[in-house]
Amino acid sequence: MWRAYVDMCRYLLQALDRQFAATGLSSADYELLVPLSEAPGQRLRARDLGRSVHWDRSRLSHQLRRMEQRGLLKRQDCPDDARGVTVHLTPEGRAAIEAAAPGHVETVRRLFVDQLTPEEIDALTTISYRVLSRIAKESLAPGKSVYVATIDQEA
Amino acid sequence: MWRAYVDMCRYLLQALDRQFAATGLSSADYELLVPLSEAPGQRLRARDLGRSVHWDRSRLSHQLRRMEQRGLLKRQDCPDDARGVTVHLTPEGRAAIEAAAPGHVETVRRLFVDQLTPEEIDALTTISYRVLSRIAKESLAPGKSVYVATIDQEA
DNA sequence: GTACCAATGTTGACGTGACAACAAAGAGGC
DNA sequence: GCCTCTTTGTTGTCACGTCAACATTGGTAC
Repeated sequence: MWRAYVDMCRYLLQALDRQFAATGLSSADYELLVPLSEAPGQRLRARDLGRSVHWDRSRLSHQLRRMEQRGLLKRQDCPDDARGVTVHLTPEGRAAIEAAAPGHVETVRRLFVDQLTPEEIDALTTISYRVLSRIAKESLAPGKSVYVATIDQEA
Repeated sequence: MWRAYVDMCRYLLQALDRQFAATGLSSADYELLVPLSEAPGQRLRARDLGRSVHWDRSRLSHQLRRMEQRGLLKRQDCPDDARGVTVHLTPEGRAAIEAAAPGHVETVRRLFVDQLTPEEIDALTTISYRVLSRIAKESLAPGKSVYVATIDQEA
């Protein structure tokens, strides 16, 4: 059962990655573009962007650098905090996510959501929150509290 | 719901990776060491090893190289097929998986299985096979038939 | 045997993700 | 002001995974 579940996880994420690749984006790109495109002014502080996707600073910085090189976004100095950086969505970035979003949503539906009954969806939601809060509890000891706040607020 | 599920997937796999890291192994190492340690003579042809974990040749070759450098296994020419390679588990490799396995199983239980009711476990198993076969059906078109055989045999 | 195609592995390039070290700038106590 | 601690981002290094290119060998048709 565990084996089947892990396989399902991996293959599902892999299939989504492949679908993204066909649009010239990756799931990492998409994950950043979504909060950026929803933000007022199409921009966010790197700090806030990182929090909204639960990434650590290093991972975010590397990904921003790669995406900036491809012209999907640009970084500017933050006016009110000299340490900070504001991330701006470029027209290219907006075009990219608008082109990729429908196909992505459709693929998630086709491969996953449409395979489930309403009861199964409810059950999976419940399970997800339960396991997430279990993992969060676990992470209190090593001092890693990245996603604890979010989970508390959702649960 | 989709968001919660994806987060759960990622964080769960991430937590397992962290647990593995504490033992000096990775989940990729473990995935190869399991079939190797169960094989007669503690060795397998690279081809068969790759099939048993559903990896492509490139991924397997890279991982074997890294693991060989760490002394977990060694590669030898295959006697009956000059193209082939047989992968041998070393004593170090056997010691490593025997040291890591109990903690891994325990972590899977603690973070996941123990959080589920028997009904939920049944439901997840059913869902996993259903989604897997859906993804496999999808992969027929692009000619990718890596895991189709396995899924058929399991379902 | 020869010619052609499939199967088996390896390699290099690149994107991704984790970890640790580092620099620069706020925040607070004194 | 000054010292210290925290916050914010960047960078380098490494492991992992995918893709495409490549070399070698087996198998098959002729």
